[in-house]
Amino acid sequence: MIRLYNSLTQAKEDFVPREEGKAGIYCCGPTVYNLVHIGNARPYVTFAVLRSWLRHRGYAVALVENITDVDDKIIAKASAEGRTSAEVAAEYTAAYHDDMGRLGLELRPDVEPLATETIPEIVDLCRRLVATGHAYEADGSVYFRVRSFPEYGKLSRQRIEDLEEGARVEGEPGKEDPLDFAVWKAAKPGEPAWESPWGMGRPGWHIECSAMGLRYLGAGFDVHGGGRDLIFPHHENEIAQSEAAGLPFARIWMHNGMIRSGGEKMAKSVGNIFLLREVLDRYAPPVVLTYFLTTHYRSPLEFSVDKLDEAKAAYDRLVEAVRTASFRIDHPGDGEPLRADELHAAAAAARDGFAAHMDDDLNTAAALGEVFGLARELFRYVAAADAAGAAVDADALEEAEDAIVAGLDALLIALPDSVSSARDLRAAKGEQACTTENVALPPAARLAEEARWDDLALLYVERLNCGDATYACALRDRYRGEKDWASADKVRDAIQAAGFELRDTPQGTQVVPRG
RNA sequence: GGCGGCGUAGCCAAGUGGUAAGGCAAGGGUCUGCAAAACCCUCAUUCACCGGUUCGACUCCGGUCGCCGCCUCCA
Repeated sequence: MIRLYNSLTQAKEDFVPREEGKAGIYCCGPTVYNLVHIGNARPYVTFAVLRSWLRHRGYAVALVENITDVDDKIIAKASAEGRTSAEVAAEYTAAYHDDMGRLGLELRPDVEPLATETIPEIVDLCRRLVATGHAYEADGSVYFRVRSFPEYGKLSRQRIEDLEEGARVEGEPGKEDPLDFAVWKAAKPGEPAWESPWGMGRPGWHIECSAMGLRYLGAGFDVHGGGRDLIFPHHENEIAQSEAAGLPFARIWMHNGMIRSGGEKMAKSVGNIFLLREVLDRYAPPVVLTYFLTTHYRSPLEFSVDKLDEAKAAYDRLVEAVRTASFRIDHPGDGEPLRADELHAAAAAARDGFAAHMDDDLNTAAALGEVFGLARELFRYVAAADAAGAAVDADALEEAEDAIVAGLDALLIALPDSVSSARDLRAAKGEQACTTENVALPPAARLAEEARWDDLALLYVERLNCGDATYACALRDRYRGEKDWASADKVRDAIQAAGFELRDTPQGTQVVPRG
């Protein structure tokens, strides 16, 4: 049973979907007036991982993430730059897709609706609110009457009286009450505008999320997500607008913690932001994912180069474990394999532990801990086999490797291409085709078997230039066997120059692409 | 002032009634022709502080201190 922390009840609850076997998630996406920063990526990643996990658990999931492409800030930017609002929105929508896309295409939401394509639904919602007395028109704008909704404040736990005290005076003379908020704004000259029963105007404040959530997921949908900072007023208002109109809104509210920089929330207004694209220029996407997921999504997360570096070291260790497993499965060694009961047991335990932690409010940090624990067992087993001069149990290694990869896969943390393609190759049980100038070459292993060392020596440099280190490895192993260190080192230099790192194992030279 | 959250080793971070996962860093050792990777050992008698409940609390209750978020656009 999956349990999720619901901000509405401030407790973990069993996840009982509205419709059996299905789950609908709405997550607040960006207002496209600027480049996204690393903080914006946290909910994007969090809810993509939630979707991933729900799918692993057999749910058919729809993840909807809006793009707000009409808004005061966009209009202000357009006006400052002498462009149209639509041009600004288009530019930053494209940039948003570019930047988030680099995190991995499998993270993309299933639906990314635009506010400007949801105008009829928005107008409809406003009309319903006016008809039921929950909203009123003033000078072409429509305001939500906060005091008409008795449950107002149920998410943020704010009492209307308390809000009243702290409320800043809004320069909007048509309001009955300072707490009331616009659901529809009358257009000023030059602003983007659509027809409505109240004249030309545009969506106000936060109504687009109500309209899009209800449009794509329907009343009473399962999960609504976003950053903690949106609880008030954004999410509170979404609830009020929707439910006052007679449409039950989201049942479970999930909020991710803020990314901080210098101990403060990362925010454009604070000026301590790091753009996602800057971070991705320096760190690979799976490293950034690891950085996010080694902390529980509800906790605050400090941004720093040190933390990214640590995430890289952590990620590299996991990759190394998979590499080691892959290599040893292909080169198990001779003789009786070392018994692997403990490794089998560890793999099974890690799988169970991983699932249990993920079920428990998406505890990715603890789940990842299970994966690390299994990696350790895997290394330990290989080291024990080497120490005993024994072969390895390829089945056990494969089981452990699969568990690690399955965990990373569920967390959307990708393996480097070189590692996943090695796994694919093994799965296909195929031999790598070796061709030089369209002439098929025998695999290195066969040349070595037939003791054709001159051929290997002749070809290995050329093969390295094609990114194939198998000839070089076979040759170096031969030299090492003869204790011809000078020749062996010469081949090693060539391998390294071709961009590989070497690992010596009892079963010969293992190469891994550098970087 | 109101609402919410947090405080666990040098750093990061799980745990939340049964005696402290995991990662990084550091030191020592093993393996190794060299190198890399890996392994082993060490690294919180203790979970901000003070009381209380309990056979037993990091975990529950009360209080204190410190930090953060929201109350205004904000992921």
